[in-house]
Amino acid sequence: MANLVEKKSKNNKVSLSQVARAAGVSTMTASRVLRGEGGYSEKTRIKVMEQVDALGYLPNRLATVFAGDQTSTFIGVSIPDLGNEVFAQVLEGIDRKLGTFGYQSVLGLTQHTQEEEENWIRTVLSWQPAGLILTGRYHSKRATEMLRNAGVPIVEIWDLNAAPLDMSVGINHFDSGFDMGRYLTSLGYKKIGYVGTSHDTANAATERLNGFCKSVDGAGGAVVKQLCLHDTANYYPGFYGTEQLLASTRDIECIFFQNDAMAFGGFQYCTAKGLSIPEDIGIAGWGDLPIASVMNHRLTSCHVPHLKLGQKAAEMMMASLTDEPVPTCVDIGFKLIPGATVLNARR
Amino acid sequence: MANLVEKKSKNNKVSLSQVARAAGVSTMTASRVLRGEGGYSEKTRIKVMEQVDALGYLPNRLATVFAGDQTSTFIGVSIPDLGNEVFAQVLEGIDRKLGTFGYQSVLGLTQHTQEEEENWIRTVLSWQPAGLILTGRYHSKRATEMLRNAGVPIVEIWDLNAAPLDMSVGINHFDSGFDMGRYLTSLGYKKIGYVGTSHDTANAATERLNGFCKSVDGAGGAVVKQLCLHDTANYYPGFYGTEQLLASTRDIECIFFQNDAMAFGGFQYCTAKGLSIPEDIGIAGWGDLPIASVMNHRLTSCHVPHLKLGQKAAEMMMASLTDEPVPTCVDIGFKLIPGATVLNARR
DNA sequence: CCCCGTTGAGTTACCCGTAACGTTCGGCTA
DNA sequence: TAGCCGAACGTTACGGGTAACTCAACGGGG
Repeated sequence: MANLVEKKSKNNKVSLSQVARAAGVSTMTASRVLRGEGGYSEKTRIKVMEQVDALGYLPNRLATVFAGDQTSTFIGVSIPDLGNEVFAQVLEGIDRKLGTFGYQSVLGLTQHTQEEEENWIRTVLSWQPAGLILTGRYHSKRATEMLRNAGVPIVEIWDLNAAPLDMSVGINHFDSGFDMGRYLTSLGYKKIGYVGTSHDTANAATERLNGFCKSVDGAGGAVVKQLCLHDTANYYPGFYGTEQLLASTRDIECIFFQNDAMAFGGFQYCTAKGLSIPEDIGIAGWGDLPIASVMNHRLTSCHVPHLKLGQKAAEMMMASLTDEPVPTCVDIGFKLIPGATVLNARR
Repeated sequence: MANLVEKKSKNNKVSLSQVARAAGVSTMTASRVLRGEGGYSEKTRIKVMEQVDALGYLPNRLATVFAGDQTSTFIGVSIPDLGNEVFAQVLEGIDRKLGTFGYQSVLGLTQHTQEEEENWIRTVLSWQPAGLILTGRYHSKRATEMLRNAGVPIVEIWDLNAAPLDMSVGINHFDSGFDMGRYLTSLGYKKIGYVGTSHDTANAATERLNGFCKSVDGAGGAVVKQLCLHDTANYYPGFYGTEQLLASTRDIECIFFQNDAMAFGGFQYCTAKGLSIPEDIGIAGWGDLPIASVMNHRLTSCHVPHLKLGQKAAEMMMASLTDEPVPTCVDIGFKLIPGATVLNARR
């Protein structure tokens, strides 16, 4: 008879009721044993656990979530891209911290587009996540609607967002650009260039540039040329972007880059062309990436605690899930790094 | 009466039956409309869709998977760490490709330990993923057991694995180390150092080192000193590791690093100490990271198609899920990059 | 006007685990 | 020894969605 063979369910997985049957108890008893909530004898526990081992039973958390008011342990995490070391570190901070609480990240790479983000949000919400962590503050209209109706905690990271959907942790990019502009102009720089990449949507880098321009303009300097490449914000675009910038505009005294990777690319271009840094031209980056730690000229940059930002986002999420009080908006802060790739005593 | 208010279920989410009730049809009809499988009139379709929009209904995929023979669209992806750019790129390749098929990565950072991996595997399997992509070929005994019983496709990446649990895509690390050793000795290098990091478990870097030593020894050279730091394989450890290496062993002619980030750190250290590269000392890395593209001396390295590797892993997973024929083992290949940080005409 | 095929829509059962409640039975007390 | 109590375990219903089946209405051909 086919009955003699414990038939696994169609997806070929062992279910609790099979374990129970094999152990000669009811599913409820098996359930109690597995959850260790008491109400069973030691003899029963052993019988059940033997069968768990024998059959290789793995609990089906889908069913658990489905059954009760429990929530899943998924946290949807959207990240623009991982080619940018900065975001890789943020993700690392998030996932590690979530892991310590027994939660998992469901990744979404949005490639800096709201459309991708919207699609991803729709999909990930259909999996009943316990919460969402989103990079950036700008979402499509429909995405915003879904997020409002989602009924799960949401942490928006990266951009400081005083009026978040739910919670927010980030830094004030405008201010960080502003501070850098003020710093460079205070050193005497007047004619400054910018090299970055453009994504069609407004983003943090845009805000930094805005803040930067504002302070430079206000201090009597000028951002004489802004180069926004259609490329990734990485080493090589920094390299050739600098080439383009210097080819079109001769008398630039200092270049502000979208991030450290691009700044390093620019640094290498200048060095290769025989320009001395900082004597001939100043270089400033942003983000304080690990590579800065081994450059022989400390890169002028802006330190952002990437890992900590990710961890904080995860902590806020967990706090919200356990109904602890959570601030709606946290400024994780940045720190300007004077560095040695700009001229300190310029006049 | 409370009935007048469409009460949302306890988790505050709109269910299909609520949509159906609001539209004045049965749940089954609403289900049919949402799946677009036909069997309903245009009038009905409109009624249902109106309520979907009005109530902001989002399908509950958990229930769908739970209900039937369908599988989830989760793919568990384990990655050692994201501080290492190489793995970040692999993950990017995986997630992007999975995304095009409507699948999501559930991330697991194993921190290079089998214990973390085992725990993660247990958890992620309980969520009924459609498949798993694992970095590395070494798993704990219990993990291996679980994986065998999981009944889902598994792709082991990074290490080439001729006898995988299910499928595998990677490169032959031993060979890549061997080739590098052969190349360096062919240039005349005899006394060679190595700087890397050690993780307690055997891993790909270890295999590269083994291959490297074998070919160097076989060619009459010697790996005079192997430094295995207890640190991350990043820029700064490359920097201070080189310092340690050169402090303890004077007459090293060339250093092979675990990866390009460390190699760059070493490069910077040497430059800072006034050593000319490649005249005074040779530098070789591994992985061909983006940073190599802007170095004024092309870094001697070994190119690995990280992104492509990730994509291939995702493709194999998808093929397996759609019952297409899939090779069990794919060698994605590597390519030695001679570069300019070693002396080509050394004698 | 009847029969039958087609179309539209409802009913039922099931997936897996858990909450809530029911049942059994051994042991202790009065 | 009857009565009671609680530990141990069983039964039922439920959650959201879908497959398979059933049923009703309608229109067209004979």
